[in-house]
Amino acid sequence: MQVICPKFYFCMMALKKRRSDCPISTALDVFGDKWTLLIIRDMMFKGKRYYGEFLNGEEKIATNILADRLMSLEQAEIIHKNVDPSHGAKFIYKLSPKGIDLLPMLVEVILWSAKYDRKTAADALFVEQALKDKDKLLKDIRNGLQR
Amino acid sequence: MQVICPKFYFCMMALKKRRSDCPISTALDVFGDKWTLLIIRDMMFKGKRYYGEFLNGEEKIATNILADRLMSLEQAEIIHKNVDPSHGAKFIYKLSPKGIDLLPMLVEVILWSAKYDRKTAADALFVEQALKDKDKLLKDIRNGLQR
DNA sequence: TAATTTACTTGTATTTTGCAAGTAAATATA
DNA sequence: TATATTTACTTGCAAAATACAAGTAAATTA
Repeated sequence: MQVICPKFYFCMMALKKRRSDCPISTALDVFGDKWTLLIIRDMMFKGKRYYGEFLNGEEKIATNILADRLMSLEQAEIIHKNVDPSHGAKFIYKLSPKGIDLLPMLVEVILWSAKYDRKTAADALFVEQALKDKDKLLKDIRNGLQR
Repeated sequence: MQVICPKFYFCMMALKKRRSDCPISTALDVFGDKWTLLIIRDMMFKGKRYYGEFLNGEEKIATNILADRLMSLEQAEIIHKNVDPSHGAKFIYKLSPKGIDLLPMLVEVILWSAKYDRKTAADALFVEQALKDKDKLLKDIRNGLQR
């Protein structure tokens, strides 16, 4: 999307009609594409925080798509963007509570792929723990994210 | 996608490179778009089974997109397509076990929207039950889907 | 002070999506 | 039996999104 004036971006977004009020539909309006959840995955499970880190993920997202998705994630308040205090040229992207709350969904996605995708790279120990005590796993990951 | 020869569609799909072996990435290769999960939602929670029913959902999917997504869902073995025994001109689409196993993920999506989307149409009773006894809710919905 | 790093923006080609219209087979109606 | 209707699509085209390459500006490092 071409943002002519950032100040009115929120306004534009507000006007951009949601397809319906269905909870699944409105969620897909935010992350229903091939890239958004991969950025969230990188923050959630791989500890990535910088633009360059996302850019160098193994799926090789294009730089303009990355910039677009980071902006829409920030707009949706799923992530927050701040100047890196120890390096003024860098921005740190981190999950908001709303973003962290996507964890249970992502865990279910992982479990589904682990069950049906023969070539999945899902971590066996992760899957085992999720099947044995999901609440504990979720809590452990959340604790790691707070910091 | 333009399918020149349906017999070789599977072959084409096999060649179509997955972006990575990450379980989230491969899942998004299948349902990472604005429409696929809405079709699954219609089958899962609204009991829809016919092409025309999906077409008339409130989000108004385009007919060519619907045809494309039904084909890719069938290819992914998330749904099965059969002639309607009581009406030879109609096809019945139904979820496979693999499709039904997307239920936990969809419930998490609903809960996330219910928590953060002020205008969500998520059913309050559904949300309440999911928060109180998720396993029971999942089991109940699965029972309703078996038949 | 110059080179490098970081986080982008811009331009363009390709692909996907959205919309309208058309079609073919099966079924329902006259 | 002939005609109309329903169902599940396909086709064509315009618009939007995506991918890729190149360029840029601010901050940092050498």
